[in-house]
Amino acid sequence: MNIESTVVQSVVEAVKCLYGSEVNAEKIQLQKTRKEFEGDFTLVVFPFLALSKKRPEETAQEIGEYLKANQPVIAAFNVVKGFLNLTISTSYWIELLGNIDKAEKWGTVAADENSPLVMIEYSSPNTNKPLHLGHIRNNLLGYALSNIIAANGNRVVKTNIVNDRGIHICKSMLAWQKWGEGATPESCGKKGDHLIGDYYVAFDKHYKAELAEMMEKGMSKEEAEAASPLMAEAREMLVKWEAGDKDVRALWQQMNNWVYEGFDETYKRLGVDFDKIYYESDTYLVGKETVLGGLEKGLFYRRDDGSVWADLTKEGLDEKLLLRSDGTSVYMTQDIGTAQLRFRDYPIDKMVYVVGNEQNYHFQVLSLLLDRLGFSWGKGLVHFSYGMVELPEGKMKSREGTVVDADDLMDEMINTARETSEELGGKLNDLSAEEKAEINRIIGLGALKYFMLKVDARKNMLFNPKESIDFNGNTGPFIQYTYARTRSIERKAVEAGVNVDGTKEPANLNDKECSIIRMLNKFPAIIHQAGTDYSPSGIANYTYDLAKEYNQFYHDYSILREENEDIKAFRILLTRNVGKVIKTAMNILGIEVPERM
RNA sequence: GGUUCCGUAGCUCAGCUGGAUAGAGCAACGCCCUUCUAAGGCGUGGGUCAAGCGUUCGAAUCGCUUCGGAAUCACCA
Repeated sequence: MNIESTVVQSVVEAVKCLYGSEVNAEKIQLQKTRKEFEGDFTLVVFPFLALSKKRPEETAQEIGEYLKANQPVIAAFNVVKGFLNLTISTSYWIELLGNIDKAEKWGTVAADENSPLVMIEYSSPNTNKPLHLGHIRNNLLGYALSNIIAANGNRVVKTNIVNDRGIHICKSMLAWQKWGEGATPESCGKKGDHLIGDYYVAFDKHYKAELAEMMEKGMSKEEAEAASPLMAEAREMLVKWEAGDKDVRALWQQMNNWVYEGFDETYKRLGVDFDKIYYESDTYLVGKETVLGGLEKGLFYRRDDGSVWADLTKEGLDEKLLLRSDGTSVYMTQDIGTAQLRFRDYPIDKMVYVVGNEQNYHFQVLSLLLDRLGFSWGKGLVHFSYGMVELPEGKMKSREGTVVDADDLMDEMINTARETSEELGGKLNDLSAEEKAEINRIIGLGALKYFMLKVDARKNMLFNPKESIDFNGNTGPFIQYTYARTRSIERKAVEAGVNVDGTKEPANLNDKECSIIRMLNKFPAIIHQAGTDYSPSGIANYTYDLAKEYNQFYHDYSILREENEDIKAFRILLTRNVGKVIKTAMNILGIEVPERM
């Protein structure tokens, strides 16, 4: 039982004993005492006034006295207005630190074979262009979220649905055929995804030129678009693809493979991975079958032109197209098909989709449709809806060349880490070039990842390419630095032969020591909260607070130079566990921490 | 127009199911390395929590209204 529940339990007893009433434990507000007051936890007594029929101060005083007399962990209390500040005994905190030190994975809950199975979908790229900053946010959130869900005692399957078919892919293919002159990633030394992206842009360029030419001859924009030979060719290619044309399929296969190789490199570098990858080219037909099955059961209806619809007016939404009049599938159909396949592959208890907030409506509809089709997890599916990454000029637009490329950005961050490290001078001079490069990689990516994850995922966020991402203050490197610092202390302690185990407890703890243990104590609750709120940013902000607190302690007090051996051993133990929690938290976020920096 | 989300310091953001004098970082200015990693620590200045009304002992937080901004409402994905 954790300390908060223990105290709350005692408060319930106190109220019962003093005022003869049962209070619901959930109604009891126990919060962290503000730093300007003495104490660890604060009980808000206003809710008990109706029971005590006394003034707030008196009520607080009475409860405080009862607790001090009957609950050994309460060492002292004081009353300020309607707030009862409670001080926990030093020995409790020291014992807790010992428990944290012994815990294999403090703060996390392990899963077993009976734990709920949660599938999480993230990334979900198109195969016609390389990954950009928006994908980075998606991938980092998805990966962090899957770790958070796992840390809360669930089994997790990470999945990716690749949008590998459709007119946009045909555009790239056509452009490559026309202007590519047989270029391959090898022949031009370019990552496959970037190569394909170039042809997607090329298509758009030629298409625009074609339109302009036709409009000059007096056509309206709409007429020109309808008459465009280039677009007609792309559509024709799509028809051939659907018909299984050998040549088109072979080209498609080859170009997609180039893209996948490029993606894999980016994913690996970002540090994200998947347990199972689905492809829309495999799922769209399943979706069609499933929809037709639903039609037979009367869940959907067919219009005169042959198109199939779901009527969602009873659920407060409108009618939604599921199959076009020509029988082909739409986006929604594909998602239904993917769901069907996933359910065949895994006994999913819960499904989480990490997809941008622009698709809120889509997932509202999908949830209803899956539920109607009989998927047990349909109704409770979670759309983890995150905000867009915006540039100072607004949204990123690939056609205007304002996209921030994922690979470029990672390069840049690592370069900045190296420059910063060189400026700071000499600390890593005894390391090999490879070791230095590894540290710079960890720091550069740490800066990027923390920058993306510390922000509330729901909100749109701003990224200014002109201002580089910070390495000081509330940043990944700050936390990594703090971790490296704890490791340095530990190394030195080992060298000096300090024995941490089996030392006597110090009689008193100073403010910083106390508040650090309090923060370590909070870690399991932080992980739990992050799990229920789907909130990586909660963990990021906690970790920052912990690092900041530790740095203050480090500045104010000596550790290895402390003369009292018991206090020294205790501070080393504290340091070790701060490092441990920082590492656990950062790893959950998908951020590595260096031993030195 | 309907629906959803957002609005907190010059800038980027925390403030969770209502609690004490609203917090960080950046930027600006001033301190602290003969002491365990200065990517650090300390200090100063900076706020009508978009506005109004309501609920409450108590509202940045909950409800309603208004004003700003974003997304979405396709036989696109």
